[in-house]
Amino acid sequence: MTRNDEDPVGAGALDRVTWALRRAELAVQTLKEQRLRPLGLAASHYTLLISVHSEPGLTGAELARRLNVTPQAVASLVARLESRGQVERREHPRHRHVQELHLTDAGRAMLREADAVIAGIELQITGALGPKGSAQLRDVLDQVADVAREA
Amino acid sequence: MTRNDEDPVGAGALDRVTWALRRAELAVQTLKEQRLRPLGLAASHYTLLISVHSEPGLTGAELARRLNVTPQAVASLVARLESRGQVERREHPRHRHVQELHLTDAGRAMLREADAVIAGIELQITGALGPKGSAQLRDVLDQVADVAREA
DNA sequence: TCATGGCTATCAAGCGTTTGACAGCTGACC
DNA sequence: GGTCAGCTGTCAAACGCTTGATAGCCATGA
Repeated sequence: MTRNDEDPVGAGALDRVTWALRRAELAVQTLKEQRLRPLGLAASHYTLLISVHSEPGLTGAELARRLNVTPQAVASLVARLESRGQVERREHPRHRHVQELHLTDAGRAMLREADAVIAGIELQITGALGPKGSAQLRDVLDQVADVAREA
Repeated sequence: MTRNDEDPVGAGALDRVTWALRRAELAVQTLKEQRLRPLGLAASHYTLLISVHSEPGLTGAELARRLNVTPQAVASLVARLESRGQVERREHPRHRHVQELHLTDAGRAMLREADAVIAGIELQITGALGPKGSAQLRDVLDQVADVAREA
């Protein structure tokens, strides 16, 4: 009674790839949030820290594009992390009122801890999938992202 | 300069499976939102409609657990869809102040349209991956979700 | 030289969600 | 029969993000 074969609506909707994708991402994100909480860090904070770490000197607007959020959202996160002394805003050499983002020593230390947590989660997943399966999954996911983006 | 091989923090962080998962899910979700907008429907609305369709008589609290959100969020969505006449709240036979959720005819019609859109997106992805690759991806994603959930 | 376009950051308002707390009802255990 | 745990739904407040609009600065071209 939970399935109506005469009605094409939702036929196999729960078996769709996009549905499985949503469930997996949600579960992983929830796990990250749980494990990061003891450090006093939200997943979005970690994302910002590692983004700034991998591309120092990023501006707020550019970072917003990387993370697919609005500049205001980034500004809000930066303000919080700055008040904790984990991120600092420096003046851009050319554009005066543009601010480059950099990690402080405290920020790097925090990132080190947080990244260990995330790496642990990654290890759990890759451990279950095997190195070959993991690499394959990564490639397929990138393919999915490309298809969705240019569709 | 964007990569510091001496510092283990974030080594290959951008190549992680969980990162690729996030990117893919974000791209797909964004695409859904774009394609659903012309119908005047948000992705969360569609999710609620198809959930109620596949399991009629669901209560708000139970639906909240299915979707990994709070009961208030569900109540908010239901209130909106109810005001549009797409969902109705019936009294539970046993528990009087518990409400079962059901789709109206208008709701089913809307779902039919929306589901065609989603099915189209699914087809684009499975088309790029092939039937075998799609099924395989689905299985691996479910495996990832399981690992993350019971970790 | 000056004007225009494009980028930056920021303010204000609105929406949706979560968190915390509450009251009502049912079912099971004592 | 009475009590307590567990569920339901709802209210109030706080948080985070988006949308819309504004101001400042640099670069290109007339």
